Amino acid sequence: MKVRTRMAPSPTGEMHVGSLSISLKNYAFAKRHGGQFILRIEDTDKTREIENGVELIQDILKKYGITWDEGPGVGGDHGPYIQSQRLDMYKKYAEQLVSEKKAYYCFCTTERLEKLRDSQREQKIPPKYDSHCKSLSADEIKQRIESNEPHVIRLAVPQNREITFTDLIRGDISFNSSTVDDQVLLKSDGYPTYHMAVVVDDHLMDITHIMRGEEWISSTPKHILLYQAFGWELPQFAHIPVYLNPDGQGKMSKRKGHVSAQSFLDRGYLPEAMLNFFMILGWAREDEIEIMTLDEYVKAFDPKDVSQKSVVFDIKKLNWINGVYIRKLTVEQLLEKITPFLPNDFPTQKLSIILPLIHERLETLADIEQLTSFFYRDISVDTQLLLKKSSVTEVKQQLEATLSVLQAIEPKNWNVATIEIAVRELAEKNNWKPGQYFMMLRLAATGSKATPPLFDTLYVVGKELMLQRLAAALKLI
RNA sequence: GGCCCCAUCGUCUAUCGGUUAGGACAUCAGGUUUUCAUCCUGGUAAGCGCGGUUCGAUUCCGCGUGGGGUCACCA
Repeated sequence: MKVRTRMAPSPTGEMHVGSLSISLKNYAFAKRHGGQFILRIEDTDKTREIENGVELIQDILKKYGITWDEGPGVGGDHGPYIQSQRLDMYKKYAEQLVSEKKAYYCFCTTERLEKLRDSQREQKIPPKYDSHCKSLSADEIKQRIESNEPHVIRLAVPQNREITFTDLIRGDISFNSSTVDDQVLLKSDGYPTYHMAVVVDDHLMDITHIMRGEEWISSTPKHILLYQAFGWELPQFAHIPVYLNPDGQGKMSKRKGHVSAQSFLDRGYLPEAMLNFFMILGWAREDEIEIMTLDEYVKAFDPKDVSQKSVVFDIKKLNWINGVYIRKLTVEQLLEKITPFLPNDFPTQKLSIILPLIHERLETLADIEQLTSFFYRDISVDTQLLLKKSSVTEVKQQLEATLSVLQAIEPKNWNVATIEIAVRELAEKNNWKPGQYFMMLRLAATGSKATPPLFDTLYVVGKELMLQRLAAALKLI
């Protein structure tokens, strides 16, 4: 069978990492079976749509390296791929259901519906439409439509029917149709609802496998009822578990941190690392190897192996993966990727010397600022730490001696090897404990306890500034 | 609250009735290193509770508990 999957986001803002993760799975499954991955834009809510929403979706998918075979920007045989351009189809299908008595016109106002729901809640019964307009006479309907009274089309849901579908991840799931609302199919503004549009489009676009978030499980019976009303063949369903907040409390939400796919790129995560993280979160390969390429993933991914439980979005693991991917980069690649993260005051002429020194220390690209700031910004030295492992007299002596030894190095000989020889000789001659002396020097030179190797660090700071800092430290004690 | 889904170390997972319950991240300890990081070695740490089924249950079934999702003219 020819596999066709799709991602159907709505252009209402930046894409959530959960949506991106689901896109990846749809992409991988289609590719694995030599099928197509389709991108469709669900812009049926005019009130929530944002201006550049469609571009935002395409951009973010491209940034993460997920390509689509049909959809906006690439075309295809099943277009248009933007729902607002398919309005006449939904209308036609909705009216077809009305004529077959499987759907009906409804003139209820928002106020009446709200009142109804309120009273139902008060009585502690589940809020549900009361089918008020289901039994209107043909004459009345005709007359009210002709007088331009706002109306919607609702699905006439049959009572007490068992609806069962097989979820690729969870197996059989059943609902009783009596718990399903007479869903609105066509809104009063002529736009379809999500439920109407997905079913019509997934059918018309020959989608074979619907992989979507777990939050859609409870609307699946609505969709199945629609497929049945039309007499269409059901696609396969796979409901992917949702991501939980890092604290494990509830669906990953804006309130508890960053959720947009873009925000992770902005904070220095590599797209490849993000993708790899999505791969292994809630899914494990047979050999349990966790670092893999997109290609390897495509070869191994099967939705039926996806975890059935919602999973915590574990930032610690993400950080580790990101570090692994950064370390795999060549210095040239790193240089290119890290450029947007350089602080304004970064001495770019020193970048190629500094980069190798911090390469394996980067967890995200954005770490570069705090890992390198002492190279080019004013430092503050903690006197306590300076004197932590030795006496004032000895530290003073060490600083003075180091100062004069470094001073003596010709500017043209200022390089790592010369500095190292000079400083090591000095330490040996005076019998200073390397641990104490080198740490003291590191602190005086950078203000930091953690730096790249000492002599490289001294070299990069530069002779002039180095001498200034040692002299300043001397004054402190 | 109704309906639906789920339940192994802190986190993500392996186990498809019989295992010293394995791995990864995190964490801790040690080694390498002048610090940090990398790298290497080792440790701590788990099958929610109660009933069944079975010679035997983490594994199968039921109930309870806990977590999650969902109840719009939003997707």
